[in-house]
Amino acid sequence: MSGTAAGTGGTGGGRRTGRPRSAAADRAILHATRAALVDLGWGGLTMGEVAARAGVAKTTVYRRWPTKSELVLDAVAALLDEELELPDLGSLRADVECVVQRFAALIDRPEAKTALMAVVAESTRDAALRQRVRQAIVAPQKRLVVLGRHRALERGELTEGPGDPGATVDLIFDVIAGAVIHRLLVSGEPVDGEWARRFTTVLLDGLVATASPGAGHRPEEHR
Amino acid sequence: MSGTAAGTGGTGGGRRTGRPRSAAADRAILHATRAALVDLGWGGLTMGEVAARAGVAKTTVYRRWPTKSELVLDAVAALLDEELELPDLGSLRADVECVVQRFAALIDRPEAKTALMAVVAESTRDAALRQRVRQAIVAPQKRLVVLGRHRALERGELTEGPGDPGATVDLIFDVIAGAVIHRLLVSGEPVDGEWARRFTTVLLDGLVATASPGAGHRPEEHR
Amino acid sequence: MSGTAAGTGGTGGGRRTGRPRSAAADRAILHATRAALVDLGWGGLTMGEVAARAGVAKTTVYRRWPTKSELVLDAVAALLDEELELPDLGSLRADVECVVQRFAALIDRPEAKTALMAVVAESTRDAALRQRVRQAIVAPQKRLVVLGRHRALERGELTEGPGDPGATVDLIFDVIAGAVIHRLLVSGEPVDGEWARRFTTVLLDGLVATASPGAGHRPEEHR
Amino acid sequence: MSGTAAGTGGTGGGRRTGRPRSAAADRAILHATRAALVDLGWGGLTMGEVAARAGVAKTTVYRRWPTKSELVLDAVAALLDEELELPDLGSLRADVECVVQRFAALIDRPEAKTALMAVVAESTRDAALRQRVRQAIVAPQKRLVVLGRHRALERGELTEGPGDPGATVDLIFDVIAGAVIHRLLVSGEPVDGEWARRFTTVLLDGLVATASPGAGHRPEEHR
DNA sequence: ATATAATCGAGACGGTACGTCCGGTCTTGCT
DNA sequence: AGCAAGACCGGACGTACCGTCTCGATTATAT
Repeated sequence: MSGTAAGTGGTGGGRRTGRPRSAAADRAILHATRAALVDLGWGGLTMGEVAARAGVAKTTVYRRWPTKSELVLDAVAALLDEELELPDLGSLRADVECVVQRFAALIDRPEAKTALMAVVAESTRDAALRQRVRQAIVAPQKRLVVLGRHRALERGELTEGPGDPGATVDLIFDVIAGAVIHRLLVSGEPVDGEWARRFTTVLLDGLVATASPGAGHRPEEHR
Repeated sequence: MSGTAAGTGGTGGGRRTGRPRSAAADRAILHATRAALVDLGWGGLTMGEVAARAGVAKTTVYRRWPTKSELVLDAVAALLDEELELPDLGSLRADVECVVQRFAALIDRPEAKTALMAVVAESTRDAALRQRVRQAIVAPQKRLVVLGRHRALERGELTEGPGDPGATVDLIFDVIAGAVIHRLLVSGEPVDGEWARRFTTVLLDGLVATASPGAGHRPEEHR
Repeated sequence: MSGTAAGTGGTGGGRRTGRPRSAAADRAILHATRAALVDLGWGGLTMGEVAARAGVAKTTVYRRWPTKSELVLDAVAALLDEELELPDLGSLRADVECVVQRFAALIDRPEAKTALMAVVAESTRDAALRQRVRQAIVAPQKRLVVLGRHRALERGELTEGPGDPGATVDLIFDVIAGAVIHRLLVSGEPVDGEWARRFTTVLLDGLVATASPGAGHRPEEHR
Repeated sequence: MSGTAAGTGGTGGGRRTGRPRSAAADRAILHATRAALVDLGWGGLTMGEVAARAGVAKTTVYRRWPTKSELVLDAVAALLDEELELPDLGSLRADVECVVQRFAALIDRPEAKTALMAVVAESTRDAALRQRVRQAIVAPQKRLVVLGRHRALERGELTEGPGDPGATVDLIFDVIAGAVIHRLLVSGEPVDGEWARRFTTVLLDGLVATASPGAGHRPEEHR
């Protein structure tokens, strides 16, 4: 669970009496939100439409999520919230390729694509929303990078290196996530095995080694 | 000139009768759009508001740009349309760092940030818009990568390498642009000299060399 | 009460859930409509203007009256809806003169004049509207004719005569109302006591008797 | 010809030079106006629509008729402008019945109905328009009454009677025209031979004679 | 058992913006 | 000059959602 502030239970600690909020409504609303996003896109999504699809009154939606951004954020977060396992494939190269493909698969779903970018766009003007995006979406994904790096360090494929380890992880995540997102959403090209392999090579070995004399074979040496 | 389909003259070759469209109106509208974007953001941007700021009737805006997306796209494209010069700094490393910083400076302006992401979000549901985004915004930037690579090849810092050169340029652009965008808009951290240097190192030398024993000095060897 | 279909409560018997419609809004809207009609005329009357004057949202007006015609109809009907009493003046001649003057006074008000004709004009293309005009405006006035005729029959000034009594009442009403309306709105002349007297003479005694040898004195005989 | 101010020739005396106005355009515009009135009604009638139907530019319409009212007025006047002949049927009664039926036939055409009432409605707020309505539409019709009266005087069916003859004609016309219009447009019933006969009886003989003991035979005495 | 209290559905409410249409005016180039 | 074409400003159109509110009707827990 991404455990956001909204949702069943409302104000949290307080209330003891009265009719409790329906957990079924929560689920129906989030589900309806994702479905509506696919059909209508961010701009076409309305609170009223969500309520109608969820078979719920508009007030019931507003009681839980005061804004469209927060609603969509939670709807998408729930989507990315599956257990993020990273199978140990034995080598840093294989692990990276796997992360790339998984992340691409995650993003490249109709209900995630639009929603993610729209929430990011919205977050450029709303600090609180930006904070929640990082917490609910970015952080969980970043754990995969931390995990992969940890394994590589244990295997001896990488060393601690100089400087702040956190900054290094951040950098790597920016590169991986950024490249995948840009490829998919801006360039509009698929992230297939071929691209994942070539990207991984550049990331691990660098542009110089990759596109230099004798570079073509280097990748094979690692297999 | 980004020379998009919209704007004065309409369909281009065609019309020769009737009162011609005012070129001044075009300029006023695009300027008003950028100003309104900064003040109000994508969601708050209104065709009516743009018209009012431009001192123009709403119909005059709609006659030229039928949708908000197209209007904003052209407004932003005009913004990114300054002559993109890449000074020859003597080394691939310096050139890359320069491109990174320039691109970051371009993106990290209030009128560009929100608009870009919103247009990208919108383009996930509109193939025609996606096409125009690539044409008007992505393609010009990509030329810098082509130019830098050309210089590096001449200097002997890179070789042609195997495979399609176009694919290679695409990959590199996805990595650079993606990382910068992700850093700025998702991670919400600044792209300063320090980050640009570290990113460039990873890109050129690879993660393994960078974060391995003795990696810290490698960059110096290239200078 | 003319009790038209529109107004508070909607379809009448039906709805029992949701927030009930405000009766105050109904009154404010109808009042604003009449006021706006006087100031702006039919052509200048705007749903938005009515809403603004009534201190009400445009949607609140549309929710009750979907078209300008229906709104104006109800506004005018309410105006003509005062209790229509016909004092017994003792003779058919006096009664007719009274009805003529009353009807003229009713029509010859700024808020009624334009509205009535405009609604009639509109009704030439809209059967449903025509039906409502007859129900809400014509029928009540016609009762005066029925009443006057009834008294004259009791006094022995008239007899049942041949043919359908309904058709006779209709004919008389067409003559009285038509003449008054035509005098006021088309000829543009006032309906004063003099005219009412002369019209009544023609109606009761006929053109031949009125404009024939010795006709000039006949009216006096009835006084 | 109803000879209104508008139409070909424009400012009247003045202009000598330049391209003369096209008479064909005048005809096309008036014809298009009538056609559009039938199809769309007063409210739906548009200067632009008229221009389009007439195959003429909007400016060409405005150059001749500055307002919708004046355009429609002329279009309708042209319609009622046929030579108004009143065949001498030998008796006042037959003449009146004939006038009633003719007038009803004139009014009861789709292109005349709506237009007439709409112009009248508009004229309640526009003195100049009211003046032109009387000149172009009312006056010609009134001549029939004058003519019929003249014949009846010659035949000895009527005498000059007391008072102003003009006022008498006005009164008679208000009664005839008003009754027919009211019957057709407000009551929504047809003006057939039966109604014309009954109306004529009331008009000539009066209500008292018509609906009194022995009244039923009176009409026959005049035949 | 019965209050108490919050939730639920429904839908009206005051607003704001939408994208379209028309009214009238004005350029522009052709006749 | 007139004319066709069509852009221009302004303003109303009727609709859609917004987020809030008032209802009556349900459910829970807390007496």
